[in-house]
Amino acid sequence: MAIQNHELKKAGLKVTLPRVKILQMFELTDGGHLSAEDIYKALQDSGEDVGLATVYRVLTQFEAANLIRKHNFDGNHAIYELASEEHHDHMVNVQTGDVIEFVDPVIEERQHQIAAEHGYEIVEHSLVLYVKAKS
Amino acid sequence: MAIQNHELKKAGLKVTLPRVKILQMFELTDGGHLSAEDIYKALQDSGEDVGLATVYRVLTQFEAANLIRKHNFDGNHAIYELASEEHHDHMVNVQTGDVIEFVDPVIEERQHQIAAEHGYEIVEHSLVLYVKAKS
DNA sequence: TTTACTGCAAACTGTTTGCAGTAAA
DNA sequence: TTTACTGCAAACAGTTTGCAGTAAA
Repeated sequence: MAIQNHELKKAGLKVTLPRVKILQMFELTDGGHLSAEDIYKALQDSGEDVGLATVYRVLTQFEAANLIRKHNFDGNHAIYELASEEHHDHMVNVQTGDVIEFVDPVIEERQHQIAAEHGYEIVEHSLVLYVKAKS
Repeated sequence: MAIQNHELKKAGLKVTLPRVKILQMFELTDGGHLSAEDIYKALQDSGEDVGLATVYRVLTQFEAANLIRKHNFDGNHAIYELASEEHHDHMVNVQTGDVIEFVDPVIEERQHQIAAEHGYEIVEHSLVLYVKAKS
């Protein structure tokens, strides 16, 4: 039994084909930034008969279980990625759609300072750089 | 004739009631961060008979004319604000929905450096801190 | 055998579009 | 008078939900 199955059980989820396949997909996909449609189509292509509604349900459950995280890089559709322990931000190549991850301690630090200066504490944050190849 | 009318004409847009009212609304609303629904409802409340589709069309045109900017703070609905000359980022109070603007030169600087380090240049960026009152 | 999970189709939300009528220039 | 603009209703994309059947435990 693979590692993923433990994760599913730990989250109180039955080990079913759609869940295992979707979890694998995040691990095997280069970059690991996928939309519900991406996953649905890939499952279809590999001959699995999984409904789009199930994909959405599984993604929602995975997110609730902190297995994955959800991002809204544009207003149209959500992108999911495996929840890594360490936080990171994203760069989206607007020409190719590629997503690059990065972390910058200086920025992280400043963010907390700024929130504090206004009397707040950060619950969460989202930093996305939309970039293109240098011209 | 008010200032706004010049702005509309400059953008090649006829000076119509919906457009004037909506532009005013951004200027008069405290904070000036509004969704299409916000605007639609406020117009209704003030007795103006403007359709929701028109609100969306006007917002799209205003954005194209660089009069306003569009943000996706959550995945559900877009928020618009008057386009100020100087760029700024946003803090969203998750408890109240309030939007606070801020600028930080250190963060701005680091962002460009990071993009450059990866061989990119920044087209645009989005930084949102989701905050709550300090506990 | 029990209960969670699934696929399907229908519902929903935010947004866009076609069209015939209306108003700005 | 010409042409852009508007309201309405219908269409759309992404996502969610009710339900009867299916499979994991």
